[in-house]
Formats: sequence, C-alpha cells, structure tokens
Amino acid sequence: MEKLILIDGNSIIYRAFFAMPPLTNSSGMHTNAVYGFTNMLLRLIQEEQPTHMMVAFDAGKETFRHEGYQEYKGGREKTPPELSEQFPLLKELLDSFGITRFELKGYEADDIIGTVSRQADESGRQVIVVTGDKDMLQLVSDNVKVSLTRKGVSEVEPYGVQEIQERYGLTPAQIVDLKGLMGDTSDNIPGVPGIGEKTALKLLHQFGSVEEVLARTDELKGKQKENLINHAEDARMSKRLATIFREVPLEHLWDDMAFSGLEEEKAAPMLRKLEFKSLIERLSFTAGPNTGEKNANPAHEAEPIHVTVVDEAGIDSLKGKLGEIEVLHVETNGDNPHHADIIGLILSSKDSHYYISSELLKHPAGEPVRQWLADAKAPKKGYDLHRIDLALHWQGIVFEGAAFDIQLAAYLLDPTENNQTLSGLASKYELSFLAPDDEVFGKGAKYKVPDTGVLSLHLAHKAAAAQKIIPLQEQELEKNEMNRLFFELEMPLSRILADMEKQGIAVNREDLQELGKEFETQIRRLVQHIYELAGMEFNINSPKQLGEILFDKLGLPVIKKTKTGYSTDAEVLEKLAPYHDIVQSILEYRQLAKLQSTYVEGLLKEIRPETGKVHTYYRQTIAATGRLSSQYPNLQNIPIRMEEGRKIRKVFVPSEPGWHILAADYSQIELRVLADISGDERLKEAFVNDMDIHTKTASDVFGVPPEQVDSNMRRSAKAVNFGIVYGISDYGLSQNLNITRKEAAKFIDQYFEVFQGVRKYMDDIVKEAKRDGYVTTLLERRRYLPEINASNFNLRSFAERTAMNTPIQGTAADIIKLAMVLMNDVLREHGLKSRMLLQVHDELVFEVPEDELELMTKLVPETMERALSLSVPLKAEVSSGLNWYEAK
DNA sequence: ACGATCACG
DNA sequence: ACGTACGTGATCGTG
Repeated sequence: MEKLILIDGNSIIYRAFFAMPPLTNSSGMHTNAVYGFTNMLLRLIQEEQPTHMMVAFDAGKETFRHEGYQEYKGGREKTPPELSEQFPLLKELLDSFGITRFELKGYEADDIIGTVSRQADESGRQVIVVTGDKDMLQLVSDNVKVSLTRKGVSEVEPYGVQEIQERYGLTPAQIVDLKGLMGDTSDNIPGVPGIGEKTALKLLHQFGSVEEVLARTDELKGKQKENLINHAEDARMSKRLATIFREVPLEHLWDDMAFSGLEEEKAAPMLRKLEFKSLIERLSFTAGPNTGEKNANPAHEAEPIHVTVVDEAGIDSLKGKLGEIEVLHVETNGDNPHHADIIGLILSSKDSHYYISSELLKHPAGEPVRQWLADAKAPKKGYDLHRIDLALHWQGIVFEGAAFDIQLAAYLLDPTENNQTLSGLASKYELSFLAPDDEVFGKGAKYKVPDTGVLSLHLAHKAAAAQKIIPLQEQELEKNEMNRLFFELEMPLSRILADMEKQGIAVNREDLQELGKEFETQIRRLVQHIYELAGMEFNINSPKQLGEILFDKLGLPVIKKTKTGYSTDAEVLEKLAPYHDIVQSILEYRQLAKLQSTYVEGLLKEIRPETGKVHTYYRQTIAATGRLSSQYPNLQNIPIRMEEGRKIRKVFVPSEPGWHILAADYSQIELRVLADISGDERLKEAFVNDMDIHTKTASDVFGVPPEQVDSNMRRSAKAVNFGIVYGISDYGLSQNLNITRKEAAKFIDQYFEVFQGVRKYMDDIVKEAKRDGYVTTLLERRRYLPEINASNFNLRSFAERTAMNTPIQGTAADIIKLAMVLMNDVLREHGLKSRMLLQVHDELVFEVPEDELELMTKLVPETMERALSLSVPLKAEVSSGLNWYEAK
C-alpha cells in the first residue's frame, strides 16, 4: 500500500532547535536542529515505512495572507543565526537522503502540505502530516492523519478524526473556528479578547462555527457578548488567516515524491560531514575514515532482554544466586528521597535480570533480599546508591556495602554534564538505546508507573545499561587518575552524607512559629505604611507592580532595567532611598517577607512530624566545582548576616536533652588554598604568621603599615581578595565597591604588583585551561571549559574566570570533604556519641553530649586542620552553644 | 516553565 | 568594543 509522509520543514526544524541542546561539529557549524530533525526522520522512516515523502518549507517573507493583514506573524523574534545557518544543511541532508523538498514563493509550508494532502486524499492514498502546529489538524480526514510533535521532536502523537473528536469534541473542519475565536499569539492572529481555548470550545460545542456564534450573540450575555460583537470582524479574519489554502498551483507529480529507503553511499558522507556518529552507526553504515576508530559498541535500537519477575515462590531460587549479583537498580519516585516510594528493584547477575516488586521487597518473604541489601560484605554497584539508601531507610530497610556509584563516577568524569541519567550515559557511551525515564513514566503531574511487564522490562534495561557503563567508567577514572578521589573520598563521603541526613537536625517548632508571629506583626505594619505612602494598594511582591508604583506613579529615577522592565532589586532600592520614604519600608518588607516565606513557613513545612527534625538532602553531583548542595530544605543558606534573620538559627537545637550544638569553620580557606597553589611568598607569609588577611592585603597594596590601615582600606582590600578568588575583573570590582572601572583597574594592578605569584598563577591557569581544555583541583577533580577558546568575548571571559576560580573553590571543597571522612573515623575511634549533622561549605555542625563537649572542642578543629597538609597552615575556629545561633 | 529576587559560602 | 564578579536553592509572580 502506498503511504505518503508530508513534513512541515519549518515547524519541525524550529522545534528541534529549541528542544535540543546546542551542538556543533568540529568546524564550528551548529547542527543541533538538523540532528533533531534527522533523528525524527529516521524514526519515521523506520516506523512508518513510507513509499513517498516530501518536506515543505515556507518561501519568501510575504505570503498572500499579508495582503489582507499586514501584521500576520508580526512580533515574532528574528530567527537566531544559529538556526538560520542550519537551513542549508538540512536541505543538503534531505537531498542526500533522497527526500523531495518543496517551497513556493508566496505560500507557506502549510498550504503546500494542504494541497498535496488534498490531492493524495482524493485519489484514496494514505497520508501522514508531521508538524508541530495544531492548526494543521484541519487537514485530517479518513485518509489523512496529522502527527503532532511532543516533547521537542523526539516523539509524535498521531491524530485522526476520532482523536480530534476525543480531544476537542470537534470535527477537523472546526479547528479553524477554534483559532478564529481564540487567536494565536505566535502567528499574531488576534481572535476575540477574553476567549481562550476553554471558552472557544464551549461556544463551538453550542453553536458549531464562528459564523453561527456571531449570528446568535443575543443568546450570550455580559462581557463575552460585548467582545464578540465588537470583535466580530477580528474573529472572521482570524478564521480566514488560520484556514489553510488547499489550492496552491502545484504541478507536483506523485512519482517525484517516491521514496525507496536510504542509500548508504549518498547519505553516509553527509552524516559524516555533520559528524552524526551515533546515527551513522545506528544505520549500521561504516563510520568511514574521517571519524576515526571503529566503535566497539555499535548503537542499535534497544536490545532484546529477558527479565525474571520474582514472586514469593521464586525467592528461594533467587537466594542461591545473590552471590552472583553484579548490579542492582532500585527505582524510586519523586525528587526528595526522604519521601520516595520504592517502585521496584532489579538484581542483575552476568546474564540474568531479576525483578522484585516493592510489595515483595517489604513482604516477609522478601527477607533474603533485605538481608542481602543489609550485608556490608555484599558489594553494591548501581546508579545513585545514596538515594537508594535513603529511600530504603524510610521503609525500614538497611542498605550497606556501596561499592560503585555510577552517578557519582559520571559526576567526577564531567561535573558539568547535565544529563547524568542512565539514559544519557547510555547515549554518551554509545550503548544500545535506553528510553529516558520521562518517556516511560511521564513527568510532573503525568507521572504514572506502568504495569509490571513494561516496568520490569524498562528497569532491566536500566540495570543492563549500568552493567555496561561501569567498566567504561572504571577505565576512564583510571585514565584521569581519579581512583583515589572516587574510592577514597567521594564514595565514603556519600555514605557519611546519608547518615547525616537520616539523623537530621531538630527544629523547635514552637519557637519558629513564635518568630513567625513577630515577623507577621512587623510585615503588617510595613504593608500598611507602604500602601499609605503609595496612595494605593498593590502587590509589593510583584516587581512589575512595584516598578509601576516607584517609577511611573512616584516618578523616581530609573537606575537599572531588567529584560522585562524596571529593576527593583536591593541595590537599586538602596540608591533610591534618599528620594522617598517608601523605599526604606520596601527594603524592610522584602527582608521580612523573605524570612517569613522561605525560612519560617518553608522550614515548618519540612519538619517531619515523626522526628521533629528536618532532613536535608545533600547533593553530591550538582555543583561544577565539587561543592555539595543542599535541598528540601536547603540548610546551606540559613541567614546569618543580618541579625533579624540570624535569629532563625535559634530554632536549630540538639535532638537530645542536655546536648550542645558545636560548629567549626575554616578561616579563610580559599585564600589559604590560593596561597598554596600559587606559591606566592607574600600571601603564604601572611598565613604562616596568622595575620588578618584583609588588613595585611590593604597594608601591602596601599603601602602603609598595618596600624595605619583604616576601615575603608580594609573594606577595599577585602573586596579585592574576594575578586581574586572569583577570577577578577575590573568591572566586577567596580560594581562591588561602587567605584569607577578605572579605579578598580588600578587597585587590581597594585594588588598584582605586590602579589606577583598570584598574578603568575592566574596567567598560568588560564593558559593551562586553553591547552588542556580543563582545570583540576589538588585532588585531581576536573572541570572542562569548552568555551575557553571561544571567539565570543563574553563566553571566553566567563570561562577564563571559571578557570581561575574552580581550582580554588574546588580544592577548598576537596579539603572539607576530606575532613568529613576523617572526622567520621575519629568519632568512631574515640567511641563518641557526638554526631556530625551539617556541612556548610567551610563549616561543620555537630550535636554533642555535655560530657564530650570539651574533647570535641579540641578534636573537631584539629581534625579539620590536618585533613590535608598544604604549604600554609589550615585554621579552623570552633564554638558551641545551646542552639546554632549561639554556636558562633 | 522562567525570570527576578535574595538567602548562604 | 565587548559587558561580568564564583558556586548554589527557594519563593514569588507571570506568561
């Protein structure tokens, strides 16, 4: 049977462009949209086996639609150049695939497709139209189906007459009436004000068409009636604009569109030029000489796989095989592992996969599996063992013996990779295709666990991918000299973090609520005051409304603009304070509103009723520098700088009566690290003599004795020191100190005159990054900087600052991680009951029984200071009290 | 879903 | 001439 596929070229390439991450080949051509398009083409060809194909493009700026309505498609953003340059590539690719393409001056792709589909339909042929544009649904008939792209272009959703009826309750012909009423902002089609999709559908269900609605407005009432009467002509015009013209003068012959499959000798060179290596392999074309080595793992579609669904009766036979298990996979749902359900579990040996349902896992019959999970001598390899540990913990299941975490390895191998999922790794290592979880489960509100058959198969595929990924990662870790970083630091730390999180930190709910009431009173007072000064009520939380009040109504000077309008951030408000009393009140309101919503209400929501504690989730694979991050709640940004906010810390208390909170933080750890890695003698000397570093810097830079450094000089020096750590720029420093760029440049110059070793380090590290494409920390943690050689000044400068900052921030992160692992051993060796609870980048927080307080006060800073030996001493300062506020 | 804002190191 | 300090997460309003 003959089958024609018609593709809306413009629509698909746009969607592909925005759905795909940026991608360029080695000569710098952008190729992401073409890549997405090609992927979709290959999928379509394979799944639909078309006999005929055609891709239509828009041609020319003006179409016949502009004759009646100049604003048609007005207000559209210009096509980004990164996309424009891909059109010729796409056309060349289509030619190499032997797929006909067509464009006609004055007509849009829609009209060409409309015409060809009508002709094919009339001769009784099957047609599939592929587009991202819902308007095209009007073309549907018994012979014509329209496939709309979903989630970018990776998948399509076919619509026939029945699907449109189910989704909208309309016939295909009524789609234009829908558009006529609701309009379309992307095409600048006005529609009728106040009518969106919901209302439009209701009206069409009642009246059937735009004309009928307009003829019978007397059956409607209120604003809706008024709008329909006043905008009747808009509605008619919108309908006309949305109607696809199906009589384009085409003399296109059916035979021209014939498609008989890809020819390797034509398609392969083009794919090579684009460097679509995985696609070449997917088509089992040979890679060719210019793409280099043969790949050991050619990409196929998903491999067949067998999974044994273990039931109660099957547990016994599984028992004997537990010793052979190489990999486990535990599927959990949700973002917060402290509140996750177990969806299912896979145990994989060399050649078998066993699926265990979450019910069986918790059932008495599941005991052998639980014992295995709890057996520290049974090594576990898998993806995100930290999350698994936490999820199992809250189900009362013990997890021990973590030996290799794929996610953690992926993070070390490339901490900036944003798709560190198993599916993403399978594609990185060019393994057989692994469906992304979103596709299997759906995401957000649409998340749904499929039935056991589909679920067990998907999870088995994930475990199988894990089995293949692990040896590849082991090789790569070895090659990058990251074995110690991985096995001796990050893996042990992962377990320590899980223990800290399970322990949690107690929060005094009543005190927090009391604090909330105090804030509430002050907020109410401020709101009233602000309304009075403004002369009206408005939403102070809305930067838009606030901007209108300050700049339009009160006429204050505009200091700064954002993309979307006036800027009203604290920096701007500070400058406006002298002009009007309202500004100070707004600043105070902002501060209190933040405390109330984020720290009082937000924290209260995170207290677990059963423990009275908050259990944060430290993420070990997020920050590009090697730092941890903290979520649900974030306990690394609890206020401290302002006294009002600092009070929040009073509600963090010991979880046992008579215990204390003890906190210790590294003093100037980043500058000490800089002193070490730069080898700058002057900076080192400052730390060897334990001087006040900002005063010392000021004294050296301004050439005065330390006694003569005033507070202003010290403040400037402090800002310069920060700037140095961040990868300094004169502009950044000038912003921070509120001075001119020239003055800032002079400061920096003077600084580098004095600290010449630091200057040399900054120059060298940037050179190193340009040469290697990455920078490293003292423990060989690595961060790639692909933009370090970019021609775009902004991208390149950013990469250069990152090259300067990452070894400093990253080495500091290495050090406190070492301290945590060491501290864990020290606590055990001394048989202490004290517990490590929190890490805040350069600070560790513990809860300590009274009788251990004295020892811990010595032990903690000592341990932190000996975590790593540098050419300058590390210094940690300790303090304790009855809550976190007092431990300062 | 995304930008603006602001909390921390 | 270019136009920015480094690294995070939570909340709110808005499209």
